[in-house]
Formats: sequence, structure tokens, C-alpha cells
Amino acid sequence: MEPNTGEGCCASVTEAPLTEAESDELAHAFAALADPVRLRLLSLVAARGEVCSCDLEAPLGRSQPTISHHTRVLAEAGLIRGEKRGRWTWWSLVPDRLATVRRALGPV
Amino acid sequence: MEPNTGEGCCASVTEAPLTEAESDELAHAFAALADPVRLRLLSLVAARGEVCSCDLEAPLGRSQPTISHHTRVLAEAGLIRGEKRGRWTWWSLVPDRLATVRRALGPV
DNA sequence: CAGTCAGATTGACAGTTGTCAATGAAAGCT
DNA sequence: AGCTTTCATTGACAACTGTCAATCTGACTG
Repeated sequence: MEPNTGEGCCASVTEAPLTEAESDELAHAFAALADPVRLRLLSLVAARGEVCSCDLEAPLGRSQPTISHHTRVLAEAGLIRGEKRGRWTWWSLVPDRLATVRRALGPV
Repeated sequence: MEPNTGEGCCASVTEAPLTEAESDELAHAFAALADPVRLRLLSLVAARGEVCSCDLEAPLGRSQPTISHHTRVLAEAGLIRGEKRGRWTWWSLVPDRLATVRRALGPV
């Protein structure tokens, strides 16, 4: 069994004891997922493929600054990516990052 | 495509917009995973199969009340299960729960 | 029964987080 | 240039969270 160096492709909770660096990194990702508004935001982005911020306020029932806060948290965790086009910022998923986090919870 | 009722077996962020109930439930699970000490605790339990609380203080570098706090959070999220045998509480994973949370992050 | 040991609970405190109103910044329109 | 729209940033505040010292509860031991 490979030692878990903290730099590998797939740190997993169930494979080998996590290093501090790995657990910090993973905890950051899970923290981004640990809010119901952000989870619904994520599912809206997933459902529509691409969404601009202004289309999130109504379905999520939060103010514009709050939406901006949540998109930033998700983006900093690498789970979504924003692309500015004209006046709009278009948000989309980062599937690889989601897959990495998912794999951290155990064998596929 | 099935509507997401909030009572199904596998609410998923990437399948259909989450209901508020689903996102609350999921966020609770992710919040339990959103701490590096708890992630390392989880990986220790996974590595050894069964662990008693007293064996967690040293590797995690936290006091006994803090360990007790973290095991409680993980247990309330359904991710680990504690069984009292004599003076010790033995902790083990709940694989089904881990799988459910994992599946919430997308298709297998 | 008195003592010890594993673990839970309580209380306190500092640090973090979700929220919104107000403001700022950049792009497009007239 | 001036106005509007879209989003980001700042500041403030209440709520929550991780941590430990102190204490309490049970279970075993002698």
C-alpha cells in the first residue's frame, strides 16, 4: 500500500491515515459544501450547466452580496469556476474537483 | 427525469436541484467532514476498523473532551457508530452513510 | 465500599461564518 | 459624458464552532 504523501492524486479517508496537510485541504473543500444555500447553488449550476449570479438570487432567496459571498467560497474551494463575459459572470462546475472530493470519501 | 422529492435514496447535487430539506441534511453531513481533526479521526477509524476514544488523543493531539466532542459530531452525522463495551467505547465507520454522502457529489 | 479509569458534559472564550445595507468598480447603453 | 446594470467589497452583527479545564457518570478492581 502506497504511503499517503499529501501530494498524490487521491487522498482518501478510508485508504490510509491522512496527513495534516491532506486533512486541511479536504476540510476546506467540505467546508465549502457545508452550507445548504451553497449546495442548492451548486445543484442549480449543475442543472443549468452555466448560470449567471443574477439568476441565483431569486431561487436561493438571498441578497446579491450573499450570493456573491457563496460563489466566492465555492470558487475558492475549486468546485465552481466563474467566467466574465460582458457584464455577467457565468458560473460552471469543475467536475474534476468534485470527483476528487467524492473519491476522498472512499473507494469508487 | 424523476423529481427530487427529498425522501429518495440518493439526493445528488448534480442530478436535480436540491430541495431545502435535502440540502439541510447534506450540509449537516458535510459540516461534520469540514474539520481536519475529524477527517483524521475518521481515517484512523477506517484504518484500524475499530478504535476506542483513548487511542485517539495521542495521534490527534487533542484533549479528551475535544475528542469526545468530535466523535459526537461524527456520530450525529451518522458517519461513525459507537459501541460501549465495558469501560471503552469502540468506534467504527458506517459505510452506507459514507456511500450516501459520496453519491451526493455526483454519479458514480 | 473506596479507588481508579474511560468517557461524557458543562462552562468559558476566542475565532469563524452567514447575512444584509451601503458602497465601489467595471461594462454596456443612450 | 451620464445613466444603468451586474457583480464585488466593506463593515457590522448575531450565531455557531473548536478548544480546554473542571466536573460528573458509570464501570471495573481490590
